[in-house]
Amino acid sequence: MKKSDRTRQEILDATASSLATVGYTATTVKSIAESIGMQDASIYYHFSSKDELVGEVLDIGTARAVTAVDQALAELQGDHDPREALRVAIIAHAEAVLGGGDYPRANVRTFGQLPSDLTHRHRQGHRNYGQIWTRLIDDGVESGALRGDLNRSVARLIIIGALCWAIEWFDAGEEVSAADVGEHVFQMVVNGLSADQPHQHAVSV
Amino acid sequence: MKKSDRTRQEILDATASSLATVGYTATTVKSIAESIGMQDASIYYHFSSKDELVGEVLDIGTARAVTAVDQALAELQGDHDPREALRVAIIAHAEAVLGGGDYPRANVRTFGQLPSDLTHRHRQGHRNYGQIWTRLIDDGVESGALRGDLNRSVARLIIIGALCWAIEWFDAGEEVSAADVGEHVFQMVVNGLSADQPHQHAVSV
DNA sequence: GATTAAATCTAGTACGCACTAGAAAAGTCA
DNA sequence: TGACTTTTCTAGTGCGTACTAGATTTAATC
Repeated sequence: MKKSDRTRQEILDATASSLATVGYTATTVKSIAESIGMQDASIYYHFSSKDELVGEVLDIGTARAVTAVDQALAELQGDHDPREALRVAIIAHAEAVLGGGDYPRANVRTFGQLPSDLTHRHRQGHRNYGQIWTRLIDDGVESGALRGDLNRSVARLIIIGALCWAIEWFDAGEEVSAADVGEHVFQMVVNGLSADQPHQHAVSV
Repeated sequence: MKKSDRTRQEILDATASSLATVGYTATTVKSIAESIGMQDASIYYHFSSKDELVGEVLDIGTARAVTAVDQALAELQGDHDPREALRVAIIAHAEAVLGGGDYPRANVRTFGQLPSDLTHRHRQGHRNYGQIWTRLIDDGVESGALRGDLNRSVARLIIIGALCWAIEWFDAGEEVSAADVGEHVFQMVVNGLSADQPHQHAVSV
């Protein structure tokens, strides 16, 4: 009983790592098995198919991203500044996807290269995640902290997009941290790149 | 002589279309051939391999994107406001990648799912494209129009990222146009989402 | 219209992929 | 230890892929 659970977890971890680094297509059942010193056929004792295995990894990934953002927002407690909430959420997302584990990274990395079955399976998960951001933006607009002349849905997708695409260029080894990326996205998207605007506090990176 | 060029073009177009809609892996030589009523083997009379064909499509894609942005900037003529230049470039990119033809779309869509040979082959092209944006941002900061406390490289990648990721959710059929997306990215990234900031003109979408 | 060159097709090869069946090994507990 | 279960391995299947060789058709030229 125990042995099985441990191996299962090992397989999930190896799959997440592979998905996060080389993507869906290059992640083969054989390569997963090799990375943990197994034969590819043995994987099928624990998972009935590659896509079931990948699906489970992606489920874990979205769950972890949601948890990271929710937790960061919960820690705000009394602070009800919608801009600060947005800032905290953006940085939490950046840290989860860029600096965090392989699971959320696998999610973003494989976005757009999954077979349609898997895409459909995760549509609801993405929708739930999107709602967190919808609420944050709605709160901001309705409280007057954020401008209301932009399409909120488009705004939400642009923020998430800027964060998600960062996975393509972010290098954990460089001097810019995941939180730095989040801070930059916040500064740009909320305060704007224009010089001499209110709400701006100098950022040193 | 003429016939060959026409078929060659037809193959390129079909490949661009396929890459833009279903990505690299799902774009098979057979499916390309079928879509133009040929046998897969006939493709090899015109191109020596799938990756050479794909590479050529991607080359055309970057070239068109560069041209689109350059041309839009050239039309500015006397106007030397760096913010306006950034706005024009962002909208041109959005229209090229979202509303434009299959070639630039193929480029963005397949980003991150290409075999490493092709990735390396296009590194220089991407670098050249990035330099357009580097210059735009440098001009803005040095003229004082844009704030200088942010990492310019990160800022550049965030702008491009927000635009590129839009391909994942943008739907040409909806009421939001490609130019609208560009306008939104500009408004957010340059003016900021915060209410009551200077430089902001109401946008109706 | 015959000759030659260009373009496409038919029929295959080799390989990597996800996946399966059944034997072998490793672990569990009396 | 011995009987039983759980887990892994060996050895394979079938399929889709990129790609090739050579015959066949189509187009251009005289």
